[in-house]
Amino acid sequence: MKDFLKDLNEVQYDAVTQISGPSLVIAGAGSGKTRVLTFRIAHLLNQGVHPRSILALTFTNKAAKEMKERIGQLVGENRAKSLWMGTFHSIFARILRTEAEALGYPSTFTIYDSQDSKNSVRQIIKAMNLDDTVYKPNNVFSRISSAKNNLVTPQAYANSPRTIEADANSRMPKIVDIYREYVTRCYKAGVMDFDDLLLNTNVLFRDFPDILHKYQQMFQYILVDEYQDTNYAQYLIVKKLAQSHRNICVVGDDAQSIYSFRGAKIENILNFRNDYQDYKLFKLEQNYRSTQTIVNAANSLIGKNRNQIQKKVFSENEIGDRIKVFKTATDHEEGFVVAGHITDIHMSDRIIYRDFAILYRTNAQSRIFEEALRKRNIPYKVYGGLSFYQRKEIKDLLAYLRLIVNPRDDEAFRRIINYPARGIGDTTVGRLEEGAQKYGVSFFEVAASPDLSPLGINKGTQAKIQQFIAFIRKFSVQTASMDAYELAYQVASGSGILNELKQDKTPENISKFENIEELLNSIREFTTQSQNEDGPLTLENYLENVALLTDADGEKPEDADKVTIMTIHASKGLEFKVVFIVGMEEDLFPSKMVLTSPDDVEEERRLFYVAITRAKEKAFLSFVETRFRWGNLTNCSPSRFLTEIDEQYLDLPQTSVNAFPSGFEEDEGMNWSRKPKFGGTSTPMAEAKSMFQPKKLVKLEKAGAGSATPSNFQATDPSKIQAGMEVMHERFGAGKIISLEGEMPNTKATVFFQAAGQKQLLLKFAKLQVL
DNA sequence: TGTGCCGTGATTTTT
DNA sequence: TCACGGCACA
Repeated sequence: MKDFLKDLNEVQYDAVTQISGPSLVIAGAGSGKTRVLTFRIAHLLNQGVHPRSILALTFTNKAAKEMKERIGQLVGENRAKSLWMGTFHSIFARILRTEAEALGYPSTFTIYDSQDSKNSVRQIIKAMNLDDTVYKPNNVFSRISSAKNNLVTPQAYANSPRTIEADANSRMPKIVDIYREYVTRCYKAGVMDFDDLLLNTNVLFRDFPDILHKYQQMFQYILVDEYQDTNYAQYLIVKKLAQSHRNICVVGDDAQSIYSFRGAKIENILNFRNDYQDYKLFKLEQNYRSTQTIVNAANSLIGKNRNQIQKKVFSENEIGDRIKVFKTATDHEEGFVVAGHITDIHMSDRIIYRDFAILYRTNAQSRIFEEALRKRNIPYKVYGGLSFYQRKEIKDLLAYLRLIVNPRDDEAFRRIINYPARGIGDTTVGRLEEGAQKYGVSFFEVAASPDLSPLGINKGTQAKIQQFIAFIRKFSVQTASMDAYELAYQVASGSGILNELKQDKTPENISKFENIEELLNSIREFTTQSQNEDGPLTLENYLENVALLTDADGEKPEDADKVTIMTIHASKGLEFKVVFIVGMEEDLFPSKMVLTSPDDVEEERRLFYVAITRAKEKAFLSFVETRFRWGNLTNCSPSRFLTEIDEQYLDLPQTSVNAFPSGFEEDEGMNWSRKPKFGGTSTPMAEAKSMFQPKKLVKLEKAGAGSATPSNFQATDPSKIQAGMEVMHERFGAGKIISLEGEMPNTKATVFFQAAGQKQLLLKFAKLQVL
């Protein structure tokens, strides 16, 4: 039972086994943070702690899922299943649902995502006759959100001279009124937004001491991941819950705090000691992920921040290559050069595509890299942008389901009352809204009243409304008895959504149709595969789950080997062998919007720190001289961050790296690569060759998938491979081992392939089958 | 009630 | 450049 602990280093071991009392684990990048958390939980279970007494909070569904799986492997799935492990939002949504009555919410409350919230705010601004060029819905909502995250109620907001003054200064004195109205409307609609899940948990624990007491007793051990990202509302919940047992373990890295713009308070981790003076401190300082050069470079950068917990992150891995810095004339060339490097390294170092990442500060930068990679036939996957659950067709169907579960959900109602079009237009919706305001009830309740003539709605329209109401009601009474998938399917077809999409088969509609199918499948999967204690999962369970899910987690098989393109924010927690950090320019990174206070610059610096520490083996930094921003060509200067990394870890561009012929377009644009090179010679010929080779090989590779590789291909254990053997390679086909050098697992083989010529391959990657 | 054009505005976004 | 909301028209 103890032996899984033996793989830990000393500090990790202590952090895992010292289970009582408050603990702060400072986990440097790549230092085995998840390992400590999962092992600690497994250890608790092995000590006889009941899984239901353990509360483990994460920020993402993905993190929770991964941890659950890993704990399942250590102690068995059944025990792992009963852990209270999940995101802050999902755990407290669950608790709020149980305790909803105390707060005056229906236990079937639905959840507004940020889009719903913003729409609601927009409606309020309109209804209050405020100028929405002054009161921008986005802006107003973010102020409301930040108030909620700091547990500032509308009442407290009105009483705070500071917020009132700030709003007056930005010529939005009415924000407090919008806030109040928004809260009222949400309450009437029986919905909570994301922030409410935390705010209302706090209200619950504040106003109902016996309920708080119940959960305090229940959660004997509390663990929090990414503690540096907690906001005030989260901080206080954790603090209250931990009060009676005081077995709280928080894990995080102040150097990776990058979400202050969403209300995260780095102070929570910096001040942990103030709340728990008898705390134990564990510093995980050995980085197992990256080369020494990368770790040291990152250290030299983050050393420029004043506000941090002292630590000495180190690596005992190889020293590794220096971080290559390069400059290009334009943003297009940046894409071109990065794509070229990827092909090069992919070929020369035999690094598969999924081990590459391109990271940038803003999503707007993604397009150029997509184009460049596409031109070179490099497979890629862009993360970010619209997630599956934010697509219109998905939100539309989900809105039906939401309305069925909670007919008071006004944003759901507004969304689908006339979709698919059934002749209930804006005018009518406006009248319904007036009615709802006048009588203080939801849209649905107004719409369901027997006679709508007083609102100025004619008989014909009334009939249409009644039909819609009847349609929703028919399903409302069946939610408990009817299979969720069956219900959702009948809604999709009965509402006319499926027909609408089938009618004209534009590629767009076809894709939408497929998305609807996928959603239906996910409902089926959810309700059949998972069960909770009280029996099969219902539509309500599914909706809650889906509301708190952002990305379509779960990697699809076709994404198995693709270059990753994403923002730095999205890359937190991930690692790649080769990382390109692009757009290293002043005003872009650090972002111009942010250069108002020194704190903000520190956060940008932490962001850069996160980016660099994603890299295991090689990191590249690139900047451009001119870039299109909002349709204008702008001149750019290199980011200050480039000079903040100790130069000894950098491979700076020597002479004029800017050897780009301006008219280049395709690969024939020569000479682009007086760039730093890896593992190859640097004669002009070799360079030219390395440029052409990739193209050829990409084609080969494509052919190889079908022809060179027999369907029964199975890689032989590398240790069994000897010189002289006839082998088969997935891409290069049949060949013969000429010689081997180096020790396992880093044995390098020289192989002669009939089709592709002589190659040097690392056995651990090459996947050779002995014939 | 549905369509198309114009003006505006634009970081990052685990939930 | 691009996406989205508002408004004018059919």
